[in-house]
Amino acid sequence: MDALIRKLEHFTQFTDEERKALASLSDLPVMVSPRQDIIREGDNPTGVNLIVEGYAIRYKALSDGRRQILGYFLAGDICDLRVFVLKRMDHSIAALTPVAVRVISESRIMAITDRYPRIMRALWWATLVEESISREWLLSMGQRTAAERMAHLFCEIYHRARFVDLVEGHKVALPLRQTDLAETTGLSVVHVNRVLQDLRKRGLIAFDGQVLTLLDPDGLEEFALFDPLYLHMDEDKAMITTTQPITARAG
Amino acid sequence: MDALIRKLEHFTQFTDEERKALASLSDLPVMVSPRQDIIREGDNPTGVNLIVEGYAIRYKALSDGRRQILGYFLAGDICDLRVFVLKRMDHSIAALTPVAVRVISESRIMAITDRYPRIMRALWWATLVEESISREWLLSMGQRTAAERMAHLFCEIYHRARFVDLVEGHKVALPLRQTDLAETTGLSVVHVNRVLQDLRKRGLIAFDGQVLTLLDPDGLEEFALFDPLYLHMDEDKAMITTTQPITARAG
DNA sequence: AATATTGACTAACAAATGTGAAAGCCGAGC
DNA sequence: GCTCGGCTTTCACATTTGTTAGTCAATATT
Repeated sequence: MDALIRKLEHFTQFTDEERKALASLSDLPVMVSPRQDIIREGDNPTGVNLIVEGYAIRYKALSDGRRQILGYFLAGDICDLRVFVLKRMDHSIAALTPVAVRVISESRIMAITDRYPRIMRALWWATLVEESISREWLLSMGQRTAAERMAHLFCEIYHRARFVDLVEGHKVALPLRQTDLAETTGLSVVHVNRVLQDLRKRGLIAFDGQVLTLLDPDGLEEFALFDPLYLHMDEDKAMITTTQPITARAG
Repeated sequence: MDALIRKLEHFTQFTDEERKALASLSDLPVMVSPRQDIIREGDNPTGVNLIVEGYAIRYKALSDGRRQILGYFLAGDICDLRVFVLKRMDHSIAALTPVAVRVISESRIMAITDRYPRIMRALWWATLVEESISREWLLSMGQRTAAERMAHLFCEIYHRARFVDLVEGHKVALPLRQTDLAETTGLSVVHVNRVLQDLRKRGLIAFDGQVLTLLDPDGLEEFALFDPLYLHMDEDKAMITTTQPITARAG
């Protein structure tokens, strides 16, 4: 739960009461083993899942089996508030690594967001950031080269992990295989391997299948044409704490 | 406004009063010429735009100019309800063809959705469908071949146009250039040209830059691995009108 | 200890896609 | 009817990426 609060506080400041309400949102965490589905396409889930630990993915498959990863969930991410409107899941969610999730019922969410509008807004914000990320991915897939795309993915994971205190000394735990990276970037495994070697040769990263190290964060971001704006962090807070009137922002 | 109501009624049935409320949402339409931005990245818009006629696009660019189209707006589509939470646009919206838009202020939207929850839900639904579409695009970009991707795009536009009565005899007005298709599919113009010829040779489509004709809709959908489920049409209504109890849907 | 299994990495070749430039087409305006 | 400019189409070639198949090291299984 900590991670959720930490993440949302990049958007807004909570009162102690709100923090307590967030902390009481769900029951005990459930463990999910790697590669296991959490929600499957076609399901009609009755609650949302909060990732407490590990990496989960959103993915979608073609009828002939080709599979595309659509996004990553880290600790503190919530899957699918949207579930309350759409009837059927149009994609699946699965654990990538061992994952701990907490299930939160629809009624629980409703009760708390009704009572604390700020929490409601913060959850909305989180959902919209996720959308923004998927737009950036679309840009990546269409316009970035394979290496830029991979680099960009690493930048994103690194930044998002940092927001929930999962980074230490430019290192993030990232226990995944090259086939996962292939399904993420739309490349073949062989090419993923080539691209990784390229990034290593350039001195930008180290990655051994367990830990990702950004050897040269600035260089990597430049190479990836990474602009963190799309993560919408500290945006609202920045607005509130600014001492400039609106006119100062015109331009 | 008609188109909006027609679209939303694929999700739910409105009362006459609700229909009137929707019809009174906005002021007179404004014309935007082709290729002109409607909202630019970095802006903080104060209302939403309803497309009344023509095609608009959502797009995003890299700092070096490479540009990716992220989605299409047809008549009846609303750009960016999310604007109420996020401060800054992380992408742009532009007219692709001559476009008529109606601007709806935040307060107007709020007033009506507060009063008519069903309208609120319907607008939410439209937003979520848009999201679902961008997930499908991600799948397309990552896993479908160039030709499949193009075919899938045509299927999507065709279906969406049909929902707002823009299709006649397997034909849709689609006045766009091959460079537009290139920016949509992440291909070069030359390759777009090759792919179009391929689809024509297969007898699936005719396209002259003004009108798209599906010569063999079923064949095209099969070729594109198109599954309309992701458009979430008639989903809610289907649920309501079904005479079967929930248990009948299990398994 | 012997034997699978899994995942990373290589290699050689094939297919898909991009590039730059030229040629053709066609409607708008003269 | 001519001309210009914007698109489309073609061409020849370069580059990127995929495929198939193998090796190797580490790890799990028997």
